[in-house]
Amino acid sequence: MGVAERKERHKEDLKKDILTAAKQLFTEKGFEATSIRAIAEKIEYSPATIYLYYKDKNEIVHALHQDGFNLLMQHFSKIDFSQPAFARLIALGRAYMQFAFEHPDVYALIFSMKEPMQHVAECEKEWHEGDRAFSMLYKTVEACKEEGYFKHMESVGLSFIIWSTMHGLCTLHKTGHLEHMALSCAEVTTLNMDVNALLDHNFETFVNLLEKLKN
Amino acid sequence: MGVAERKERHKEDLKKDILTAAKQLFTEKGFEATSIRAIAEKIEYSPATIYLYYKDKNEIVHALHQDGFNLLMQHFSKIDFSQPAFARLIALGRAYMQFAFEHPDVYALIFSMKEPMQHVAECEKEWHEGDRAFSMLYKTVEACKEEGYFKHMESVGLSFIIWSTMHGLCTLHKTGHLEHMALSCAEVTTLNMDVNALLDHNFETFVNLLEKLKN
DNA sequence: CAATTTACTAAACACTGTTCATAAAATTTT
DNA sequence: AAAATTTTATGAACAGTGTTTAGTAAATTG
Repeated sequence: MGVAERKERHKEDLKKDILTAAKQLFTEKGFEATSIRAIAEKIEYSPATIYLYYKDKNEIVHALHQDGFNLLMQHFSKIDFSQPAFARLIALGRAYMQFAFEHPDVYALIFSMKEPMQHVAECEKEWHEGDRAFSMLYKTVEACKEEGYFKHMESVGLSFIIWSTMHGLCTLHKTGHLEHMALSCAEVTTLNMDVNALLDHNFETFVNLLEKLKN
Repeated sequence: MGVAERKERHKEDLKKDILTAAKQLFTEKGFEATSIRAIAEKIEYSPATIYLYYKDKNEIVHALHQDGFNLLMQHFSKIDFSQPAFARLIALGRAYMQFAFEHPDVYALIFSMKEPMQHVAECEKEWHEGDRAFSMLYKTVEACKEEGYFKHMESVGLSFIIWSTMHGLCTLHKTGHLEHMALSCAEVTTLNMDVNALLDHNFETFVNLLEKLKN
């Protein structure tokens, strides 16, 4: 039946429309400030209609969570993979930071919210997107070892530490903690840097630190 | 006038009562789930009364922000400062983690929320608590240098990197990202660890990394 | 004792996520 | 083609949120 198919397609379309509207509003106004009513208004349907396509707001968040990870992987795919492993690792870090600041709400959604992760845990179904992203980091770390880096260091733990450092740096920047320190903290103001310079400086310090772990 | 003083004291008392009620509810039910109405009910006043003592919810959050930092410093003060600098740095890291998991809501309040930091920035008045905490880390890093650690590394940048790593580790744990990886990610499950073991392992890996930066 | 200031609150406003009975459209059956 | 049925969409309501305002009760002052 072609008719049933067309209807099914139409339903799928509306599901996607809700998602794109939600995504747009999330990145415009932020996650907390986006209401179901606002999403409904954007797609010109009633708020109740949203609930015919998504169980609740968390399910919408979860759908965007998936999208967000695909976007992150897309950012990673721009990296030149013919580089040596260590240069690749640094490029990965830079791409991560770039992603965090180009898509702050998407970043917050996939890395700073607990709700979508709870959804993943409850769903019990695998979460390839997240695993693939970590796997990418892990394999790069392993490859670095063949270049003489990180000898006698456990790769999973080190991968987590690198991820944590990047995540910490990005989040402390976005909450304004870095900015405060750059402006007010006596120990930091001696460097005479603005927030972005401080962020770059910190990243460079991290690169410098990792470089010392060769041989 | 003794009367005016007593009244003033009574007013200050009520301000503190609001704060302790808010603190209790925040740690019980979490920040988002705590309403002005609930705080009002706990102190047996009307919701509108709260607004006679605090401009809005953010001002309450800011007051707790200050308290939270004092609590953190209190945790730090338990550290044995007669230890060598590097051991002190590790102890500082452990105390930080302990604080993050003993007081998850306070931690989120002071390190993961942007609202109280905006308040600090708008107030223009100095924020000694935060500066002192960072200063402590910075001075310990500097002291480590005299023990042969972190040679030719810029101390402010390194301090931020260490803070970022700890912050990243704590937040990724609390969002459930660590837990997911420990359960589902092929590269991680080979370690056969539960979440807490993985967290400890990651911290140990970090300590191991820092130890390699001697001489 | 009356006037005034201070302390407090009930009620309302404009929101939020979510549910449910009802209405409208589309499809299937008669 | 008309009637019955299923699918799709919604208005209105529920219980909650932060916040403002107008008005009341209590305490202080003249």
